[in-house]
Parts: sequence; structure tokens; C-alpha cells
Amino acid sequence: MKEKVQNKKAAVLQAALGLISEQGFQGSPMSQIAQRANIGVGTIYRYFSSKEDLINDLYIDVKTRLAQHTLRNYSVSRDVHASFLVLLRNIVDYFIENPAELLFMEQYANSPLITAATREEGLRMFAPVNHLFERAKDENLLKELPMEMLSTLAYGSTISLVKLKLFGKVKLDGATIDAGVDAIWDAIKR
Amino acid sequence: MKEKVQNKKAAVLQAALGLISEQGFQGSPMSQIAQRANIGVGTIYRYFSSKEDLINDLYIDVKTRLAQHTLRNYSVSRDVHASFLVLLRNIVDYFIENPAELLFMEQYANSPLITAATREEGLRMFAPVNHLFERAKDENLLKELPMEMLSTLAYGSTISLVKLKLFGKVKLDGATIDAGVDAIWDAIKR
DNA sequence: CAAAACGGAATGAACATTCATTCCTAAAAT
DNA sequence: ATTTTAGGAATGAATGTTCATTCCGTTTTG
Repeated sequence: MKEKVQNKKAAVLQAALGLISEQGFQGSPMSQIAQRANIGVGTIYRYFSSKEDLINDLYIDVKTRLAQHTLRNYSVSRDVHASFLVLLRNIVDYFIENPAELLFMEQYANSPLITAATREEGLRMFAPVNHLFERAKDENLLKELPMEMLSTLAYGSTISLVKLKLFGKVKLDGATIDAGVDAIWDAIKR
Repeated sequence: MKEKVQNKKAAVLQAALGLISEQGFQGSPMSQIAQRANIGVGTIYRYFSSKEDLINDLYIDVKTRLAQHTLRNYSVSRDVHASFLVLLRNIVDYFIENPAELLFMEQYANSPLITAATREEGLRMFAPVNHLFERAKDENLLKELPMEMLSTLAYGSTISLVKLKLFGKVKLDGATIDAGVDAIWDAIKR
């Protein structure tokens, strides 16, 4: 059944995500991935042609879910500032709920294991975000700095925020995180 | 001669840094490290008891140089805001000059390969930076957010800035980077 | 019952580490 | 001044292990 097929493929992806985020790609044997997914080693190769193929599929898989969550409650009708806060808060919430995804993305966002095509595909999913930045620029809300710099600053500090919440020694409540997101806006706003 | 000893050990560390930053720890065989350092494989084991020992030594090595460069031209007599800009700019400059160090640090700052003791030792080197943040807080210059959050935001966006300069598609001149550092201050300042 | 899916043993390549041997240098002997 | 000797440094072939991938007998599906 197609259902079972999807089940096994998804099981492999989930097992791989957990192991790779903890131990890295080279530190996660196919045998271990199979064991964690409760299937035989050989079965993995029915769904992925190689270990590299597996990690590229996983990259797309994670990025897809991230993009979906990021764009939750996002609407072009809302004003730019509010939209910006919603997007950042969505990213924060998603990674707080899914730490393995964060570790995986951080480790492989710039890895040579991820092919250019895969990376390209991942980028396309975030087009609305770029669009929002353009809108902000048009409305003169942003500092006069290269767009890439503004978005990179925003994303970089957002990730820092999540890491602090997940791995830091301090406890952060929702309000404090919101204040952090506001601080990020301060960095890029005119 | 002692000189030769130091030369070989340094050669191993340098070779390992280059390879590990590009291919990761598990992706960098001792044989390849030896080859790149122009020595025999066995020789590595005269200086490092294991591959894990090597990466921990390398971590200290890199962190030491980073701390030195970060604290260049830093003086407690200068005012807080100026000191802050100097420190961040030093970090940016160091990593721009040493991309392998950046990639290495990003990959292993939170890796289980780095022992708690090693991490601890690395942290101690940045005591003056924490001190500066305390001073800023005492002078009421910072937002009323947890210290860890402010420093994390600052460091995270600084690293983003460097990555943009190193791997981004846009060209960034010194003035633009300075403007970026200013933006980071905007994020944390009251 | 034929075809597809599965599992895990088998294979061969790659690897970290060891260790018997060689190399180098500098002091001792002549 | 030349040769001998000694000991630490360096080496890389050999070892045992781990791993990705393949292969093929078994089970499940339709």
C-alpha cells in the first residue's frame, strides 16, 4: 500500500534527523538509522539511492515544514511591522518545538553535502519573506543597508534567540522572547 | 630541537583546521591530515593521543587566537559604547581573515566532541567581554533583558554579518560593515 | 501464484591506531 | 677531526574494526 510506503520513508527520515542532528552525517551509520526506524538496512535503499540522497531529501523535508510554519497567520493585508514580528515569532516557535530541526539546519545549511539544486529548492519556499522585506524597503521602514544584510541580521539573531532558549542556562518566558524579537526589529528598522 | 617539535605540532593543527572546517571531523582521516601536514601518520600520535584529543587541542588553539584578536585595542578607559564597537569589529575582522576558524567554531562550539573542560577553558578567555556587558548594564545603556540574551543576540548577529561578507553574493565594504555593527548596537541598546 | 517489498548477512573499501624499523643528530670516543 | 654510539623522532605498513552498499532468500501484497 502506498500508505505503508510513506510510513517507512517517513520513519527513515525521522530516524535520520534525530541521529544526524546529534551525531552528524558521518557519525550516523545507515545500520543505526535502520534500527531506529525499525526496518532492515537494505530497505532504506528502496527509498533512497544513497546516503547523500537521503540527507538531501531530509533537507527538503525539514525546510518545507519550516516554511509552512513560518508563514502561518501571515497575510499581506497586515502591516509590515506586525507581519515581521509574526514571521520571526513563527520561526522561533517552530525551532523551539523542533530542536533537532534547528541543529540539522545549522549544520547543513552550508554543507557541501547539500547540492546546489537542493539548496535552490529550499530557498524558493521563502519567497514571501523576501517579498515582505521588499515591501518594508518600499515603505522606508528599514535602515539604508543592503537587503541581504538586513535579512541575514534578522535571521541570525532569531536563531541565536532560539538557541538561548533551548540550550542556555536562563529560563525565558514568552514575553521575554517577544521582547527579544522586538529588539531584532530595532536592529533593522530605520 | 624544540623548534622542530613545535613546528610539527603546529603543522598538524593547521592541516586539521583546514580539513575539518571543510569536511568535518569524521570526514577528515588522520591519513589526510598527515599528508597535508607533510608528515607521517604515526607522527601525529607523538603529539596527540587520539583524534579526539587533537580536535580539543585545536579548539583551544583557535579560541585563544580569537580571544587575543577580539581584545585588541580594548581598554577599560574607553567608554562602553566605543568599546563595544571595537570588540565586535575585531571579531568581524578576525573571522573575515580566518574563514576556516569561523567554520570550525560554528561547527564545534556545541559539539559533544568538545569536552566540558575544554569548553570551560575557552570561555574563561572572554571574561573581559562579560565585564564590559556588566559595565554597560550598570550605566543603564542596555535594554532590560537578560544579559545572556543581549550578548547572544550581539554575537549571533555578528557571526551572521561575517558569513554574509564571506559567503554572500553582495560585496560589503568596511563602512557598510561598520554600519552593520552599529545596527547590532541598536538591537541591544536601551 | 507472480510481483513487489523486506531484512539482514556478505562484501569490499576506508579508517584509526599500533609498532617494528629507519632516520637524524649530537655527544663520546678515538 | 673523524668515527662510533646512543636515543629520541619519524615513518608507514599491518591490524582489526566500522561502514555503505549489494545480494539474495523470505515474506507480504494483490
